[in-house]
Amino acid sequence: MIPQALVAASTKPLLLSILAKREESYGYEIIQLVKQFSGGHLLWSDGMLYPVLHRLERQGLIASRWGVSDAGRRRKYYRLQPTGAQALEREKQHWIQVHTTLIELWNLEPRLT
Amino acid sequence: MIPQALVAASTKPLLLSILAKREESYGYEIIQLVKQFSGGHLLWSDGMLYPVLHRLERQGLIASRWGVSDAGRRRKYYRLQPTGAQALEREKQHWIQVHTTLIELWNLEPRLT
DNA sequence: TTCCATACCTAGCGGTGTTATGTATCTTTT
DNA sequence: AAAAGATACATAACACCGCTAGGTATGGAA
Repeated sequence: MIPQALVAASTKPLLLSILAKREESYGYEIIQLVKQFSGGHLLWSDGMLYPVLHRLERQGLIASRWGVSDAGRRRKYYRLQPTGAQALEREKQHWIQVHTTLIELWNLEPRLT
Repeated sequence: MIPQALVAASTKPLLLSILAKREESYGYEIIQLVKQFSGGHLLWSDGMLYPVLHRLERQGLIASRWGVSDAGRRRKYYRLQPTGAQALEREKQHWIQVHTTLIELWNLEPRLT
């Protein structure tokens, strides 16, 4: 089980990254995508994700629209906004900064950038 | 300014890593070491660090002893315990798992291990 | 008809950093 | 000698955020 603090730290960059890749997605799909991209290590709960989506939308980083699936289910599609793309770049930089520090302490090769 | 969640996620692994490297250290020095290792990106406050040290000691991951510096100041030296070394290994694995996921989403080369 | 997957939402709780404040001593500056 | 800064520890109120649990609704499969 991945520590809560690490989940918290990766939630925003992961979510923004996925929307940057997919142009548009919705809650239920995002949960599955995170599971796939993480190789099953990250299992997001919907109770965690939806408040995050609402928060990021309130902050203007993402935008939503209601839609309907082929099966007739209502879905809320989210799309990355320009502000969100900028926020993602900052998140990347911060992550790399911390990661580089850890790699140095762990004596691993910092050849990631 | 690095996001609070990222600071929270890296605090424990950073602290354990430093104690794994130095064998023994104390609060004030740890703050300086983190600043150095991070290239000035991570600036820990003492109000954040001391509760963390107490918590990790309460969990048995580190142990402390009171000592005195050459200048005559009292210091509380901390040392990594076997349990703490194990915890550090788990932290490393979890970090790598999340990092690998992000790298993949960012289309960066995952040649970090 | 029953069950599972899909699809959204909210509330209370616990963990963790931030900010502010307090105490004490040694060193440097004025 | 006094003031200021660095050293060195500690705690408390506050805010943020995921976790757990619970709620609502519908389509497809057994």
